[in-house]
Amino acid sequence: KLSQYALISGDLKIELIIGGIAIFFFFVGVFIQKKVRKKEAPTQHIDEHTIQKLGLSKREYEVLIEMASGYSNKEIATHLFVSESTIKTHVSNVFLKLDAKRRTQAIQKAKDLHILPI
Amino acid sequence: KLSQYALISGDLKIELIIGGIAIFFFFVGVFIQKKVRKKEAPTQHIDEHTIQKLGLSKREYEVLIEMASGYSNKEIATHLFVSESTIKTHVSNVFLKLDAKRRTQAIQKAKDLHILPI
DNA sequence: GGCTTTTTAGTACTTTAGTATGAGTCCATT
DNA sequence: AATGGACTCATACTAAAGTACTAAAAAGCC
Repeated sequence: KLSQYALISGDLKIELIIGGIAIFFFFVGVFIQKKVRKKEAPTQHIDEHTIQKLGLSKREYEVLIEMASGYSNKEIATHLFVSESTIKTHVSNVFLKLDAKRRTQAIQKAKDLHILPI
Repeated sequence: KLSQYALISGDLKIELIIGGIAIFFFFVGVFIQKKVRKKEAPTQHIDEHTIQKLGLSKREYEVLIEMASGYSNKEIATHLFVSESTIKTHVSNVFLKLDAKRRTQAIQKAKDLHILPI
């Protein structure tokens, strides 16, 4: 249809048409890519699938979040209404499942796996 | 030139040429936008101003980065070729300047202040 | 009701982390 | 030359963190 339009308005240079189309589709490309990018990384979406693949239980994951927030075992214990012993058990299990030696390392790994909000 | 080429190969449909150009420039747009995005947001820009405002020295900041990477004091010491005592001193100073009680809390606060790469 | 997983909690340690303090060296500024 | 900041290191602690068990409720699932 566009090509026929170019023929009808005979004096209109075909180069201009092609140039216009080139520019138009260039911006279409830019626009689409912007949309795609936003969907790809909406700040951070938590990868529930990875959490399950690691075998992290609900409670263990809660403790992991608290850890990443900078709380001590004692503080986490009071937040979740359990003893510090329980938190230590959970923390150790999280370390096993994330293959971490320290809580800072566990946090770092969890962040890389996109299972932490932030 | 392209339009002349279309005329030379008379039987070649002009629609195909235009379609090809559209597709080509669409992908050019996508490509350019990808490049621009990478330059625009290099994952996170570090707020140098805040680092200075907190009074964090060069070495203290290095230690903070290592901490956030999940390393122990001993590991940081070997990375930076100093003793563990030195690292402990730096860590304590970082805590004072960030008003943190634990390293996990310091990391959390540093992240909120945008002084950590991530 | 049985079975499994999860959650809870404990004891008894070992290991890191963190505090407090003092002190020497180096380097730039005054 | 003197002052001050940054970096270094040490000793001597105290306080968390982390490990290695064991074990008993509680919750979910055929």
